[in-house]
Amino acid sequence: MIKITLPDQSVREYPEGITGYEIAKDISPRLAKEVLSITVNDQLWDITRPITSDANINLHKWEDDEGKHAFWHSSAHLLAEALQELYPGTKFGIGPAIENGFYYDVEPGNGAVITEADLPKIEKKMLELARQKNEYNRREVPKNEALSFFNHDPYKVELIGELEDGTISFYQQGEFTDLCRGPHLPNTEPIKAIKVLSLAGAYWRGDEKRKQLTRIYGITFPKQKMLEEYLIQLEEAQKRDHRKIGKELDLFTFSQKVGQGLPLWMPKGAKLRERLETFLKKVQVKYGYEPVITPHIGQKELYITSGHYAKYGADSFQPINTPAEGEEFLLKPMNCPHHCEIYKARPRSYRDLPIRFAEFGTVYRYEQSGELHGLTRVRGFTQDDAHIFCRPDQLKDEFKKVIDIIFYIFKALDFKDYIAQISLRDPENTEKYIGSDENWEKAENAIIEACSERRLNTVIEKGEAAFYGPKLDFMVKDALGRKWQLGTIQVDYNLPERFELEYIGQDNSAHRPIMIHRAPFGSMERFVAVLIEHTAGKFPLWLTPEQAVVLPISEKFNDYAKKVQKQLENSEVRAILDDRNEKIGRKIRDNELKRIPYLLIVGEKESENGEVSVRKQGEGDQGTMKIDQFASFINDQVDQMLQEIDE
RNA sequence: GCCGAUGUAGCUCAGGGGUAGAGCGCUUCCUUGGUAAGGAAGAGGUCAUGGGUUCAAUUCCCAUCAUUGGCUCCA
Repeated sequence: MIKITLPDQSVREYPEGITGYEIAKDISPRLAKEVLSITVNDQLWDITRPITSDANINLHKWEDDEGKHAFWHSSAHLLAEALQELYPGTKFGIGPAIENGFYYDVEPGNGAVITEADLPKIEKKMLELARQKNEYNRREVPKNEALSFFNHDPYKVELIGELEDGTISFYQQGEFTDLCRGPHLPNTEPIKAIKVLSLAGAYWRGDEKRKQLTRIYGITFPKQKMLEEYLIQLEEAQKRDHRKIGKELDLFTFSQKVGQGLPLWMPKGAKLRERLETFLKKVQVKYGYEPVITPHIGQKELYITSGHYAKYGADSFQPINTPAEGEEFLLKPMNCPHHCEIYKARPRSYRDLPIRFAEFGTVYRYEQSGELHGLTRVRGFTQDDAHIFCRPDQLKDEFKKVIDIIFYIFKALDFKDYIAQISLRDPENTEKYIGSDENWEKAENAIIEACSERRLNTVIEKGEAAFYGPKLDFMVKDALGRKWQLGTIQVDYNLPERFELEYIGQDNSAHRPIMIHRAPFGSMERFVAVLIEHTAGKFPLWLTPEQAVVLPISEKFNDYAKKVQKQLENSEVRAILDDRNEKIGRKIRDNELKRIPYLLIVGEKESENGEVSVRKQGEGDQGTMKIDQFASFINDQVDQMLQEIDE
């Protein structure tokens, strides 16, 4: 008999060789029906695998990530089996489960090209195979046998080559056998609903120098209804896409003539962005930032000094040549070199530090064409940039203050789901980075300590640092679940070195300051994009380009409506007028769709009493108010919103 | 940059080797109204651009540009 410890620490005795499935059955028949995978002593296993000694176990159902993982991983094998049947000779790369579903990277047999039109066919074949209820059979295989089994598939051979003999396992279901660690479902029966979603090229092992395989994405569910719900949810997410809402609400546009990735802000979008900028400027004044302004171009030499030219010169917009011999300027890809020169403009004392230069600086980067994406990835964008020059003893404190600003902004905009990522350098590949080991270590520790002192939950990613220093990034997901970096704080020992920045210390000798680059929004473009998707275009009252629209019942009341609008404008309420020759129902509908927070209906009654009839977006009629009463109602709400954040 | 898809009116999209369609929007007129679409008429397109095949190309083929789903990259 062996002792099995469940997550609640209760212990049960079972005969040696009992499986997860049998334990589940012993606990409850219902659990047995739902269990998908099991953790045995911190290792994920199949529920059909015999347990031969005392163990801590945890059974996983669909509701658990581990359960879904096994389900989708098994589905990936099913996809592979379908492809093997439909495209004989197909070579298989990797086929993992992902956050939503799974994919398989393949090289279709006989040079076949799989297109979107083939997806339904693949889906049908998968369903057909799933209904056969084939078992997933695990088998451990010696390395030489594994190699000879896959001798026709160079990708599998490469993967096997990296594994240690004795740790290699195969899974076979139906006619398909795959190299795989597992775990898998006992059989294909639970896979009831299947959607093959999309198709993409993906470099083998993520290396752009290697062959590009065909990646097929799919998702499966134990119930048809769950699939339907998922697809509806996907559609809903697409409705929040900032590119779509941006067009609907006239916030921004692009022009082929102006150029790829160069956003054009329309009046309403510009208003929105301006308010965000004003908001941050106010915060920055409180935190001791000083505004600076620098030009959009700089001599090439400036970027040679900063090191950016060596690193990115080839992938940048090419230098601007002027009539004077030998003059070359670059569109600025970064604001920091300019700010360094401001720092250098006069001698600095240790008493002056920290110095914080802030600028909404527009920069230009030649992003690869395939990377451009709405407002989230563009070639010309404005950073809410600032550079803090400080003494080593001030670094951690300054870093913490920047975290506080980011917290403040995220709170103001109700961003709750963010990931704070600390990016360190790749310890195996230190030649990619510039700067001394000692400085790197100091900077990395300062970040880690600052985060822990601010009790920030972080994930640490090695190898994700910028080439000049480690950083803390705040990532937020868009409507389709893609992660984007917004706020960023970066420690830099390198630029002060390259620009020979100094301050005179207490000891009357020169010292090198440390620089912090920081941008709480990241870029205005990207931030607004994510904001649009999070709010579905229903911006908070303090931020929205138009807070109210006045709707006269008929043309007879246009004059009164105009007066209302003017009076509101004078009271600093952003109000517009809809005096189109339309019935009131129509005006209400159109302006609701424009997501204007308050609709003010004015007709005979209102004009006689100096009132407006207030209708709140999405909520309906709120009764009447005097004009100035409504103005203070709006202004009070805005003040309250901004004050609450202050506390 | 790479692989796949897409490009038709301001927007959303249908169509298809023989001179181009819908709905919404826009303009004008009628209507003057009370909380999510009033009615009529009209304007608007080199079917992304450039080549090729064909008696004939918006439609088929090639290239380019742009958009798009991924991959790679991201100071």
